[in-house]
Amino acid sequence: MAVTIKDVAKAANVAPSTVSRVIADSPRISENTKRKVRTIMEELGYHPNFIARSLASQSTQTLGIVFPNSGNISFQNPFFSEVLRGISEGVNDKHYTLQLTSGKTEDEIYNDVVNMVQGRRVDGIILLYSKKDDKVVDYLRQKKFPFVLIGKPYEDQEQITHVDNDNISAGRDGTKYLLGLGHERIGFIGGNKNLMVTADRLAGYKKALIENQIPIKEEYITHDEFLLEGGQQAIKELMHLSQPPTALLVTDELMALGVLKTVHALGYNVPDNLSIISFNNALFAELATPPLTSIDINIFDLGMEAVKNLILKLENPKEPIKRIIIPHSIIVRKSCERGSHNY
Amino acid sequence: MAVTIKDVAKAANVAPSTVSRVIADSPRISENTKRKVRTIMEELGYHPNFIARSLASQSTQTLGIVFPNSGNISFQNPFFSEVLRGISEGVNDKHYTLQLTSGKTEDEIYNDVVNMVQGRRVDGIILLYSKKDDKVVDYLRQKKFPFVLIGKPYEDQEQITHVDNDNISAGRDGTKYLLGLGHERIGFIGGNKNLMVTADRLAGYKKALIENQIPIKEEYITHDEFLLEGGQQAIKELMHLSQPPTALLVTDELMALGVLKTVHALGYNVPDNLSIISFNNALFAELATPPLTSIDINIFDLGMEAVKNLILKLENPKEPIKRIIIPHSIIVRKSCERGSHNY
DNA sequence: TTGTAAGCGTTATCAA
DNA sequence: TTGATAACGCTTACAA
Repeated sequence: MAVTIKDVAKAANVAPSTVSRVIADSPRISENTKRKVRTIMEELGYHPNFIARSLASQSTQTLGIVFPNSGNISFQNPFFSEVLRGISEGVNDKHYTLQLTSGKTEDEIYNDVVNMVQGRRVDGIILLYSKKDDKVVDYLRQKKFPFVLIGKPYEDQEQITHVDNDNISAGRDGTKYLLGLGHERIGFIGGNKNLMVTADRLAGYKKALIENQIPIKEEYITHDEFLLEGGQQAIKELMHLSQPPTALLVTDELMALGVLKTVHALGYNVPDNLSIISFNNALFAELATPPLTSIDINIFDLGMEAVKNLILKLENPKEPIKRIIIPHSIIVRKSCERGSHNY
Repeated sequence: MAVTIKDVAKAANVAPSTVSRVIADSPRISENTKRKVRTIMEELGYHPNFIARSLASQSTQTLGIVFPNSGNISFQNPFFSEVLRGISEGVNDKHYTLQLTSGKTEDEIYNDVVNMVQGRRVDGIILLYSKKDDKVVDYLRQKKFPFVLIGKPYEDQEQITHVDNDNISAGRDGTKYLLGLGHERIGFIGGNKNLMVTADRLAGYKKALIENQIPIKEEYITHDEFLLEGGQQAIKELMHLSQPPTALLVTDELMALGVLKTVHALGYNVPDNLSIISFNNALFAELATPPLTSIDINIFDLGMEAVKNLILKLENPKEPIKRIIIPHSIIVRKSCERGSHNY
């Protein structure tokens, strides 16, 4: 049906292998035949069949992207659109293609990955998250399949190429910023505990407190995994302590919006009697009321660097393991005020 | 290197074709050999090579997803995460796989599509947008390649299977809601004019006004394509009219957040002296301050139905052209108040 | 019920 | 500089 390399060969009076070489722009073909063949390809409307090419060359020019539970509401987190944007830009430049996992549960995702790898559908994989005890990581390592991870590996960091922020510093910087404003009662509201990013930001938070001789109070530390409804309860408890925090460090923008809503309902005014600083600096940090002071982690670059380094690895298997740290910075907006207020 | 169908065949003492049939669970193979072969597959850790299978069977079990300019900030619009979530769920159930376009410009996207189609990388395509004069649509139709469109086709609607909301009604309903609250000076803030969705919602807005004998004022109609900075200027002009609107219909949630921010800066209080209703009911409609009254268009279902119907078409080429309308509904929150206020 | 063998559309190895 | 031809790993007539 579709015109193949053979049709072109026949029409151009050359062998299929010659046509193949013209496609690859091999230097071993005379300019003359190249021209001739190209003309015919044009005339016949020839377009190479990628599947056939993949089979023959044992490479798909496709990267697999692994999402954490796409069925989950957390998929709505703009973090993913933004990394994907970075990744898109990266692959587009390099003429690679993207394939996604679609699993909802941990097992489905694992299967998606196995299918990608064993089915030889992709040349390499990018993991968009890093968590404790991830079967996917174990599998990939055991298969020695090329992948890069966005985030900090749970273990064996020196053996896994990854692109990450220095989230410990980021957590520390955010906390120090609040301390600098005079706050001493600072609450921490984190996402899923099993995610490395949450753990690191929490570690940074603690570090900053310790450095400033402020005792760490466990009751100031909350994990708001249930974004909307569930989260509210936790915040309420936090703000109903006899000594409630005067400032909050929230590890994720989407959560920060939820927190904002809850504390408003509780009668707080941000930033007048409660300061909030969040992470990621997604588009709507700027659009929130009040606009959120946020730690920009350059999500786009996270994605961009991930592809770059994965492709580097694919093109040169000897490429060393790397750790790429994307810088972060505080974007000051209107959600933080000087402490310490009494109320 | 990897274990192939031949290895399994040899080890099981059968022909490769038999193994192939076992994989396909063909009824023409005895339970006995099936069992035997399956055991061997297990032992050898056999996994079919999808690329080879695709080449032989001329089908990839992969769907191509076409985004509008992923390089653009509008990609950050939660609409896309949410359709993607619906699509993911759909393909996962049916064991299809997803491949994305990564182009930034119209031409790059067009090329992405051509590569998917001519390169035989995908069996069908889902377009996540619908706009005026889209080369991609023309190409797909001319190639008679299976695709479904999310939104309303610019032309020949009876000839293109599409999944859409009744956006004219939706626009009308939103406007009627505001009229019902007593507003008569209602502004329309739409996105890109070339998008069918914008056009339809605008049409609905006009319809509602006409039905209520309210004259349409062109100066009340704005198109805020530049989301953040650019948009502000348009809103300012709108609100600085001698008779500014008392209510706003904003065709997109992300834009609504921007509008909210701008009118706040202008000294308005939503909803006390300005009402806002928006569309899409994305996660943060609920999280905005104030929570936005929004027209829920069931984005998830839009994606889900799109896959369903595309796969139907792939499995049965005679499947008729269809138009699927996903219902919408108004979710009342806190961004609208009774009109008409004077100020 | 199973086997043989010819594709599927490329790439890549050897010769020429 | 080019051409034959054998892979690549599977599916699918057609035979047996």
